[in-house]
Amino acid sequence: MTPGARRPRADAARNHQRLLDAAAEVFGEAGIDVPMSEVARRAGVGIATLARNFPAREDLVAAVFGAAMTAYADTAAAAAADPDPWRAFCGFIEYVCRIPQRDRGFGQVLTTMFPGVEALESQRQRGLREFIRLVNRAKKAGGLRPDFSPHDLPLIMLATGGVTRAGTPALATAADRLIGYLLQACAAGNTAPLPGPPPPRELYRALESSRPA
Amino acid sequence: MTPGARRPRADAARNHQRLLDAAAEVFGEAGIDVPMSEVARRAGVGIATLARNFPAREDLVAAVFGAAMTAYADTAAAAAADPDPWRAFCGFIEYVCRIPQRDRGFGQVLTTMFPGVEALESQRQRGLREFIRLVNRAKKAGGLRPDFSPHDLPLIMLATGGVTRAGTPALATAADRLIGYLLQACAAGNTAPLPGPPPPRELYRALESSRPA
DNA sequence: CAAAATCTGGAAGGGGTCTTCCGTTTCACC
DNA sequence: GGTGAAACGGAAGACCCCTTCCAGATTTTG
Repeated sequence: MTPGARRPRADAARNHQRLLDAAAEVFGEAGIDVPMSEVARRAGVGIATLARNFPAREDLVAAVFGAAMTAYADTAAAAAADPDPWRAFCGFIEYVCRIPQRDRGFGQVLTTMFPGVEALESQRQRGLREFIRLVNRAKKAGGLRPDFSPHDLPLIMLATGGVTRAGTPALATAADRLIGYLLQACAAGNTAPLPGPPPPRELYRALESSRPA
Repeated sequence: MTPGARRPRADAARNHQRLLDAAAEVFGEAGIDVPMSEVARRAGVGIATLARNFPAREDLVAAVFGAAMTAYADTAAAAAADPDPWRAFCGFIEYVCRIPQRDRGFGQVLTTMFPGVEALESQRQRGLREFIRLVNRAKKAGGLRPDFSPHDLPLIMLATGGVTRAGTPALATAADRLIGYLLQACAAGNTAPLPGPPPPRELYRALESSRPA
């Protein structure tokens, strides 16, 4: 319907893009909870323009991180197709855990569910599906312990995210060390039983409301 | 000096205690960043009374968690004296990691430095000293991997704290599973090299400013 | 029991963020 | 170029939090 959509004005399109760029920059440095006015300031536009383009913070987050979430799912798919599943598993975990070091905002997005944002959640689910494939292959190949659960992934994300949160370089190297511990714990040699995982449904529901102050 | 400190009025003492009780309750449930007005409301006093007793949030935090921090250091000392160091190490790590499940506020306090609060920091240091003793004994006894650093303790605290933060029961069982992974990674059987730890000075400095929004 | 010292609660003030409104400016089309 | 529609930016309003002040209530003391 409504095929006669007018071409948007040039300055409007430019401002839209500027806002996206500024938001990507600010969110990456300081997380997705920065004041909206700071985004507008960096974009060189007024706060009203920001509010008109993205009425809610969630809209801006979705627009900024849609591509990153797709790239994340693509990376999972590539890992799942790797001929050496255990190596790919380790590489993927490292990749995921370093995300909040590179982009603090995307780190938050990865550990927060946005039930209303289809673009984000569909890619997240695709990433999880690919990760499940990767896990199964890594178990079959023998590198990964059999009782590893694919739903330990958000757990690992939360853990390293908690370390990286403050964002200083010292904590970044600390997070790398944590990854080292965790990967060794995931190796097939470990046979001691683990506490059971929580029911996935509850786990993911908990992630929906996990953006506190 | 000033030896003639008058006995405080009975109602003032009662309100002081009420504030401490209410703060312990609220901080435990919702963390140490809850609005001060909420503390006053639960204590059944006005906000002015709260402000007079504890001018800064830090003062209230110190008063509420001083005893808990001492208990933490005591627990570390008991573990360091345990005849079975590796078992004591595992027990202590579990104890520490479950703290934010039981008391969200104290979990935050444990991973945040309060440079101005002697009562808190001296006990924290005592706890760390005892933990270092425990680590050395556990390494000698052979249960703990030799390249474990005592300064991995805040790392582990941050990691489990990050998982527990949302506070739902599902995430509590998830945190237990994380502890399971980490303890297995700490066992002496693991010989794969770890990424080096960050310089302790920088690490602890990073913890001084880690109470973001 | 009354005076003095102490303590109390609410209201006002200041800082911060987000949303909404509106007069003005800029662009696209003819 | 001129004109109408679209987009702009800043100000105003609402909300939340913390701090400070003060008139009134309460307890202690002689």
